[in-house]
Amino acid sequence: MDVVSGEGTTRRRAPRTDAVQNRERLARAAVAAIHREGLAVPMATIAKDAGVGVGTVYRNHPTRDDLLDDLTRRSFELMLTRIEAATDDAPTAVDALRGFLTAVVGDRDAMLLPSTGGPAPRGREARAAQRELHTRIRALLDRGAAEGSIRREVEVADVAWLGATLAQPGRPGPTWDRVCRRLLETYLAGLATP
Amino acid sequence: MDVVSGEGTTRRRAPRTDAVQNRERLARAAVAAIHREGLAVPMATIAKDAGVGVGTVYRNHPTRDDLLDDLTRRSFELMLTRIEAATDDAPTAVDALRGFLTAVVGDRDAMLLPSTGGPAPRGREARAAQRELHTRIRALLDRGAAEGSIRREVEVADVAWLGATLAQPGRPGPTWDRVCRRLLETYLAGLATP
DNA sequence: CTCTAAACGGACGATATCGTCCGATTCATT
DNA sequence: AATGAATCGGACGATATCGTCCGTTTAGAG
Repeated sequence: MDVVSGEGTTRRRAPRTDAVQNRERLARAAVAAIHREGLAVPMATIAKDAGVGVGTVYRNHPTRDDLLDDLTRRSFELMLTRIEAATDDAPTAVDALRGFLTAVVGDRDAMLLPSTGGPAPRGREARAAQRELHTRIRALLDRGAAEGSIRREVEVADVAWLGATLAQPGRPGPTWDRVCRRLLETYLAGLATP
Repeated sequence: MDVVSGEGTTRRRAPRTDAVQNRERLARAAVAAIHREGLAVPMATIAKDAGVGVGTVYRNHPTRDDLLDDLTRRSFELMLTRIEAATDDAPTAVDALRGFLTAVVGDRDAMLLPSTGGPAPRGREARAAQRELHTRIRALLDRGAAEGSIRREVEVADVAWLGATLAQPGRPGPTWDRVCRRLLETYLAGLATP
């Protein structure tokens, strides 16, 4: 029996909740496995880690690229929520930038980003999320330029690259965290208009 | 017939020149192939690109890890020559740092560094080269601190990470070069003592 | 509770990569 | 030019991974 969705389109059925859960677990397990064993980690490993069969992996993601693209999309969408939160409660653009980048660093184990060695986003949705994120960053930079706290020549690509790079899964441990913080602070200090 | 080497040790024979050439070509081809297809690129591909047989690859590097470690060692040694050159003819420590990092970025296609996704150096020689490089960087930072041009809290790991990260094989093209330059200049600007 | 479409999972044949082994080749020496 | 040790290269058996296929299980509508 047909089920009418909110947007007025018609579907055979609502998505099964266990299927949704499996997709979530799959995504989480895939990111962890890739960080642990590299991009070429066997699908079987991902499946086992997620507690599903390989069949389920291939049903949801016909191709490895499809899976990777989905992980990238999720990562962009996560960063989107972070930049929104950081922008909301920050007195200056530089503070917002600091909050955003710090949050992203904290999320690094949950994300797969292009600079991690992951592929550039291909799918439409992944690209859309990336564009949206870039728009937000641009707004932040414009605000900083208006305030006079960020040099005008700074571009979106700079921040995007820095964020993606700082968020590399990298070595764990407190040393790295300190390096990360110092690098970020130094960069932010250099951002000021001379 | 024995051949007496310059250091006074005795060897059966001088190394064959074609073997030396093959090792060089192998290293170059391996770096290029890895940047193109990832760390898991088949040995056969590397061999073909280098114009040798797989047998030659395995004879020189019994293990994939052994090959990767060799590439890492070569990269560190290249950076070593760069930092020496940059240190020699630079009026200030910051200028030397700029020269060094700029050179490293220019060499990115010829290097395989840990942050590229490559493994941390394991072999004795690779580690030694890395330590030597760190010593040089420390000297540079000390000089900067003495001059008053670099904050004292900056550490070797910061510069090492920045260099290795900027030198990622990344996207080609002028846009990236500009991003790279701006990031570096912004960081260097932030380095100044406040 | 019944029923059905959707989802599951893992065995399996096809394919790709590994790393060894050895006959052929080539360089350095005399 | 002759010699022989070092080097070469790629065929080959072993192993690992891929991606499909289908019998079984399960969520959810009625």
